[in-house]
Amino acid sequence: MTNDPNISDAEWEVMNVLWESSPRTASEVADQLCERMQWHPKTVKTMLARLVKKGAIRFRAEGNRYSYRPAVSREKFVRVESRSFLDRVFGGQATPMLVHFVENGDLSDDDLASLREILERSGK
Amino acid sequence: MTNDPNISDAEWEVMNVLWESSPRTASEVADQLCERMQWHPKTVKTMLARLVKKGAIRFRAEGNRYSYRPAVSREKFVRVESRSFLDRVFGGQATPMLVHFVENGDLSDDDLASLREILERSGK
DNA sequence: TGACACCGACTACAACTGTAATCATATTGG
DNA sequence: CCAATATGATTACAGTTGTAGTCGGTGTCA
Repeated sequence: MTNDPNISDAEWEVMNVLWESSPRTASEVADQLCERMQWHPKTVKTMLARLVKKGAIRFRAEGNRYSYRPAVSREKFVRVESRSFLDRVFGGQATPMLVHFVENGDLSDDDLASLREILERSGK
Repeated sequence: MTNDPNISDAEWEVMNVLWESSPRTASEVADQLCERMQWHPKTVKTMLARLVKKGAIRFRAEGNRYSYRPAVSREKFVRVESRSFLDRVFGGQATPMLVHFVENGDLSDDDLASLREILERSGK
């Protein structure tokens, strides 16, 4: 039903917490994010409310408070975001993007090694 | 001097036109974008004005109209955007990101081939 | 039992975005 | 020369985002 909702940078952080482990209450999520980012607990509440409205997460009343969980898979969001990044920044062309990442020192030696391995396997 | 300005998705499209070839007058840019996207010429003007204010492009009066050119290199923007994408979507980890692209059919056979080649070279 | 801490609901508010419209002026085809 | 047109400048306006604050109810520790 839900056509993939658009979520903002800050909202991604919240989703990441919930994808990591859920369900979680608002304050559990807030604890994580007040530490990782320097967010005010109220800010986290706002994010949760907005994500609910967007249909990206769901909640259930658990006693007198709510527990939240993702309503959409991380994979789906990742796919959409990756596509849009590739299109916007590299005109949809994967090779230049790969060159960029490889040449920009974003890849450690380990990264390079595992990447070779993946290519072997997926190769032919 | 200029701390890298933040530009929005739509503004990227404008920058792409100017990085492709510049200087260009407002209407030249508009022509491109009215075609590629379905933008109103006025919308393009607004974008140009905003990008000037942000310091991402510069203009010079050419007779009675302006000609625009980038003020910041594409490479710089690409680096910033790529970093932020990697952090936000893949927690800063390049390998999972590449795995995603490899496994998601975003890479053509040619892309895969050049990726192997890039890895050859960069490896040792 | 009373002050306080917490919860979820609702409100605030400025900056940024997408998407133009209006205005004053300069240029131009007729 | 003058009306139509194109230009840059300014303004509009709603939706999104980041970043909270307020309000009314409830559970809690002293």
